[in-house]
Formats: sequence, C-alpha cells, structure tokens
Amino acid sequence: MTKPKVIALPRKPGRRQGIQSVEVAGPLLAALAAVESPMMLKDLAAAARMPAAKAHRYLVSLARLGLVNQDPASGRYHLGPFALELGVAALSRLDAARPAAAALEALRDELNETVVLAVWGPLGVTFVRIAEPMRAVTVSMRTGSVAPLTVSAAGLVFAAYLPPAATAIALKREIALNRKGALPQAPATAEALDRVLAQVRREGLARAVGAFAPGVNSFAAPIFDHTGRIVFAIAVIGHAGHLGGSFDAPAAKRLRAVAAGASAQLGYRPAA
Amino acid sequence: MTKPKVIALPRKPGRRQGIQSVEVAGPLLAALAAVESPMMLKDLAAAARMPAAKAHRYLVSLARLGLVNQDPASGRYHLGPFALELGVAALSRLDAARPAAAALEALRDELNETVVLAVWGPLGVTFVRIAEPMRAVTVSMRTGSVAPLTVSAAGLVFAAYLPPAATAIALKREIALNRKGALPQAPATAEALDRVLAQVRREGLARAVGAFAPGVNSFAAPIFDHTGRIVFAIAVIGHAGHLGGSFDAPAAKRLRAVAAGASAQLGYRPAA
DNA sequence: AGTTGAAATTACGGATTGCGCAATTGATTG
DNA sequence: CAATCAATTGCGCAATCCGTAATTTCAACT
Repeated sequence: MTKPKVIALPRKPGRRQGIQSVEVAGPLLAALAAVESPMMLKDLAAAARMPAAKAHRYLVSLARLGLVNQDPASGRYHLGPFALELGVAALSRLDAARPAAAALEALRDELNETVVLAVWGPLGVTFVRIAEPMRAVTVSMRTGSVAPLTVSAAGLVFAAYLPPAATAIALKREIALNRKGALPQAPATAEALDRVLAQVRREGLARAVGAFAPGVNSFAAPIFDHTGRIVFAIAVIGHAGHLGGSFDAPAAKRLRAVAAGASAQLGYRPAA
Repeated sequence: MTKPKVIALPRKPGRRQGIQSVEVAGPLLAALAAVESPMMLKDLAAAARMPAAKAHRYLVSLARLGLVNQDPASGRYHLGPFALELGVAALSRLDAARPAAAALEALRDELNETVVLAVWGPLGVTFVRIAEPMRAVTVSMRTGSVAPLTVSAAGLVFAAYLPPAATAIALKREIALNRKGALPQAPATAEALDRVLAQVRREGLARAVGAFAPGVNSFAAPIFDHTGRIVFAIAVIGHAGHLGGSFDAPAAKRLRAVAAGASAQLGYRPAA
C-alpha cells in the first residue's frame, strides 16, 4: 500500500512565498556582522543555530558572492568585499531624515502626543520637524524654534551626547543665565549639570518637567548615525497627566525603543 | 525495464558544494547596489537575467532579512537597513579603517577644517566618514554623498591611483558631462584629464578649487594598504582664504604627511 | 465612471536541490 | 607518532524551487 505523495501544503496562508535558502543565510551574515574578529565555522554555526555542515555549504556560496571571506590560512570567516560594497551603496542612498521622520510619525500616532525632531544647528538645538496628534488641544510648537540646552529634554540629550567641545561655550552661558533665572530646577552650576547629564547617559533618555509650561512634561532620546555621532534628538511633549514623569512611563519606554530603531536604520551599532 | 533514477552527478569535480539559491540572490543585490534610485521588479529581473516571477520570490526573502526594502507606495525595491549594517561592519573590520579614522580626526583638530574620508564604492567616490571642526560656520558635508571623479579632489585621487579598468567607464561619462558643464576648470578631454592626473601622481596630492562651491577649496591624498592599492582618500575642505590653494600650503603639507603616516600603519612601503 | 494596459504577485506539479548523518580529510598539539 | 578537534564531503530521501500561465493590483487614460 502506497501513501499518497502529496500530503499537505504547509505554507501558512497570507505569508508571501519566498526562498527558504535565502532566509537561512541571513543569520550567518548577522552573526558575522555582530563580531569584531573572524569566526570559526562551528561558532558561526552555533550562533546561527544550525549544524556545521549546513553552515559550511551556505558559507561556500556566500564566499562565491564575495559577501564572505575565508582566510585561507586559518579557515576562519569574515565579511567580504561585496558586503562593503553593499553598505557603501546603501549609505549613499540614505537620507538620515527619512528614518527619523518615519519614527516621528509612528510615535505621534502611537502615543497621540506632540512629537518633535531636533538637530544641533548654528543657533543651538533647533526643532526641524513637528508631528501633532489630531486633537483639539495640543502643546503647540513651531519648526525653527530654538530650545535651551540645559532645561529642555532635547537640549539635554545633545548636551549629553555631543562632544564637549561643541557645546562648551553655550553651556557656560546658559549656566550663568540659570543662576538668575526663573526655573528652580534648572541646573545652575557645572556640577549640577554634570549630574543631570550622567543620568541622561545612564537612562538613554532625558526628561524635562515643566520646562515649556507648567504641567507640561517632555522626554527626549538621541538618534545616532553609523559613525556613532548624534544626529537628531526626538522628543515627546505632553501634559504631565497623560505622559507621566518617570523614566519607566510607557511613553518613555516607547520613545527609547523608537529612537533605537531609527538609529539602527542609520547603521548605528550600539556595541561600538 | 526501468531506467535507473540516478543518471549522473552533474556537479563539477573540484567545485565545492554550495547552496544554489544563495548564489542566485547575488546578482539581484549587485544590481541594486549599482544604481542610484529604487528599481522596478522587471528591471531588476532583467539586470539579474532571470524571470520576474523568480526575482520576486527572492526579493521577498531578501526583504524579510532587511537586505532589501520595498517601497510600499511604489512597489520599487532598494537596499535595506541590513545592507547598511553589513557594510558598516565590513568597513570597521577593514584594517584600514582605524588608522584612517584616527588620521581624520587628528587632521581635523590640527587644521580646524572639515576633513572627510572617501572610498571607491559601486556608485563612485563615496564619503563614509566626516569630521567637522567645532565652529559656527563649516563647509557641511553628508556621509554617503557621492563625489565626481574629475573635479573633486578625492575623486581625482581615486582616478589617479585606481587601476584604469576600474574607472574607465565612469571617467568617459564624466568627461562627456564636463564638456557641456558649468565648471570651466573641469577637464573636458582625456588629454586634459591625463595632465591633471599626472600632476596628482607627481605631487601625491590632488587639489580642487571651487568644486563644491565658489571660494571653497580642497586637497586630497591617497591612503594605501600593504598591497599597494588605494583604499581611502582623505580630503580637507575649507574656505580658500584659510586653506590656501598651492601644493605648498601648510594644510597641503600636513595632509600629505598624515596620509603617508596612515599608509605606513597599514604596511604600505612606497615603491622605490 | 469605465476601460485598458502594464506590472506585480500567486497557483500548480514535476524535477532539482538541500538536509541530516556519518565518514574522511586536514591541521594542531601533547 | 598519536590523538584531538575542526573542516569538508558522499549519500539517498524528502522538501524546495522553477517555469508557465493565470490572477490581481494599480494607475492612467477616454
């Protein structure tokens, strides 16, 4: 008695038909991209969760494409010249503003709050893009406005991650200003500021309570490019009641995640 | 009488066993890396010499890996974030990257000018790293931007030191472009270009006057690896007043020295 | 609106290809 | 020289991929 050959079609509905072997190769490349030095076959296979024999066959073909290089002496594998080409091509097609803008709108829709994008410009921290939710009452911002370094969330992010030389002059001026200023929580000494910036670096997030107006809070997170430099700060601004004030608030967590995603799109690798 | 099922083993002897599907995917990636703008499926399929249906399946899987991105609106394909990640990883593993990056920043701090690092990528001379001085007004560049071969200093360096076969096509196209172009000093014939390149080789340095913008000059020098091949061009860009325009200008001399130092770190021995 | 056309995507079955296992080769160390 | 560890390959079965052609999608006209 013979069993029927065609038993079932195990493809999930709704899943577009692809090429399995291509997707198998991905984890191998990812593993190679994640480490500094060339890898042995068995480690590579372990990292990609597959038998060494299988990994070997894939690596043979990846090497033929130039995506992978095998050191003839040691037999170890690392990324090849074609990987570099791909990256350089991808880089030249990349507009840093695009992933950042996408992150902006995604966050606006998710949190239903005002979200802004800031860069470090000649005048200081400058808002270049604003996404407001569809609500009657929003915290209203204007593009082109400039934020203070030491009290706004976006400003603190730049102060924390920009090279010190870039911000030194502006910081000194602002500290002097804060000393006679109106806001009680504004850092008025270099030491106080350093404590705040250390916290920003620790949390990967800056917080401002009531900086724009009483009862209005904001969080900001950095977006880095592939060289590890900060290129944007992305900030959520909203009423204290909605937004919360803690670094564990849902909005804060989402902001951190979305910013990290945008950084990844720009080629940033946190390990470095 | 039944024929034996196994007729022949069509694998060539001596050819290592690989994964066919992986190798099929290569030309698709190569095609994407070679063009400026997102491609339609049919063009991509034609470039990779395969039916559109086949290409489609591969692209689905490449997209799942993040190597390829499909624009949801237009349906066109281009390289994805994972391609960038691979390239950045490959770049950082290039032995050349570390000394070159160090040279970049040293020069930036010394000259207080914008200094950039360029590689020869599939689209041409591509800036992969930028170091800007901390000043209010700088000549602003973006990583990933592509420079012309025949008018930018970095481009001229690659044109002078890359094997002619690598640049021949691009050079021919640019010369034709220069003939009707705006810049008067751009070489418009092969002979004019050859004279410029000979000068670059003689000086070990390329010069561009007003190529980026009027009043903005730049110098560029090659960085070689231990095999004697050019891997990077390092360029200083600044206002004509600061930088000077002569090959004897202080900035030019420092650039030459720093580039030579980086080459030496990579094991390059200048041929006698 | 309706229609037309081009491009993208999917269904189907047969044949090729990849997979797991275990043996073999190659390199390195005691 | 033996022993160990890693890399690589042969084998047969079963799963995967390929080509053709149909279907869907989507935009641009009349």
